Amino acid sequence: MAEDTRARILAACAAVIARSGLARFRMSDVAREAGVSIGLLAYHFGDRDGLLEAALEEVTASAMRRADAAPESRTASARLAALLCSEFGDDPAIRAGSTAWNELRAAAVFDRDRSAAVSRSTSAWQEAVRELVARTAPGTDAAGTALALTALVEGLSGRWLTGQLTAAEAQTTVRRTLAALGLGAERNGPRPPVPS
Amino acid sequence: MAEDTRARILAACAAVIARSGLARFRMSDVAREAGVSIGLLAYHFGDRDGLLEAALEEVTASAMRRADAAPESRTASARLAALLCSEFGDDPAIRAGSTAWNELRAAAVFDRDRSAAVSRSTSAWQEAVRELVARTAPGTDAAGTALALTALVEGLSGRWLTGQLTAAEAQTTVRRTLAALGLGAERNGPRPPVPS
DNA sequence: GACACGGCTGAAACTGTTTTCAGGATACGG
DNA sequence: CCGTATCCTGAAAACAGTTTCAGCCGTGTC
Repeated sequence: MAEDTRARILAACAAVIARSGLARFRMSDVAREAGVSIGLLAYHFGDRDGLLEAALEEVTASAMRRADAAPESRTASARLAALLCSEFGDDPAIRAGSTAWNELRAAAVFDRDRSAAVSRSTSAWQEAVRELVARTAPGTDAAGTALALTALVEGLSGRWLTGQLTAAEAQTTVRRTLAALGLGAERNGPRPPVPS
Repeated sequence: MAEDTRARILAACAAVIARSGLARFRMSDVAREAGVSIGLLAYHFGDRDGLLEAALEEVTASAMRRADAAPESRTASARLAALLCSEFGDDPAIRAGSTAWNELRAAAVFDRDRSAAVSRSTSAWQEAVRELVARTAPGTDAAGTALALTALVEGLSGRWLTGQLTAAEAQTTVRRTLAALGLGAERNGPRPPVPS
């Protein structure tokens, strides 16, 4: 089935982006990762730009799925902390997803279409955070807080991916900031990573 | 003077990185921007990797100079706000510096040497913030707060550079977060950008 | 004036990578 | 069984970009 092949190719793309970054993105690396020929990439996606565009759409969709996958059956403040902390974790899939998303955000600085896609995904994530903030602390500036919290997580993600912080340190910083803003969860300390 | 030429080439590199990103970095673009030949780039820096390495060192040094340039004659809390907000501004040179720094951070995910350089620069900036936090609110966790504040600024910088926020909105978010953490400056609202 | 040296140019040579395409394999319908 | 369509390969052709280097120019020294 060709759809299955396209999905495998896009997953291979995300893996190559997460491993080497966009600056060293090579069709040959994707073909090897997916176990197909270079010609097949061109057959399905037209050319290198077409492949990259489809791959970055997949990275965006994957980021939105991760944001939606936060656990349900908890207090709003616990869900808020879990949602924010789901960006970090020792699971290689979480790291790969965060790295690919980080690359997409960096590329979005130079490309209006990518910037639009990143903006939509970020707005959806921020809206989810805003709702949880509004439930946790009614009457506060939930939108402003949601902006600050999601930006904080992106900044911490950068520190984690470059090795300046561990995932646990990043999660602790999120929780301490939530506590300092009066949004603290019932218990503190690093949580096990949310599966991706 | 060859030193003058090297400096012009490195400034041209930073400009090309800020305009097009690392993924589209071309020797020919740098030569054009600096008004020299491609051969001269190789004469001074060896090869493309040598040029990039020198350029990214310059980007790092430039980021550290920006952090050192925050104004002196103010209260600690005002200087803290100014230091954090100096990352955003309508001045094209500020934007270029932030973009180049953003590219360096993204590249640092994949390169240990660059990661080490980014880490040193970030630690220096974070230490400057920590000192100001300790003076503004003695007895609080200044190191943790400095980490959160600098990460917030990096996250907001990404939003600003991709067009999701204006510089003024980013600065307002920083000031509101400072206020929410009990580190507020004497007056609120967007400030004029600190010259770079 | 001759020579050495540093700074510099620009295009040929070279390398890396993408695009193209002839052709094979498989499945399906008539 | 044949024709058609789809999926796929892999290497030649094409293209993009870097590296190399012969040679020019200006300056300083003897």
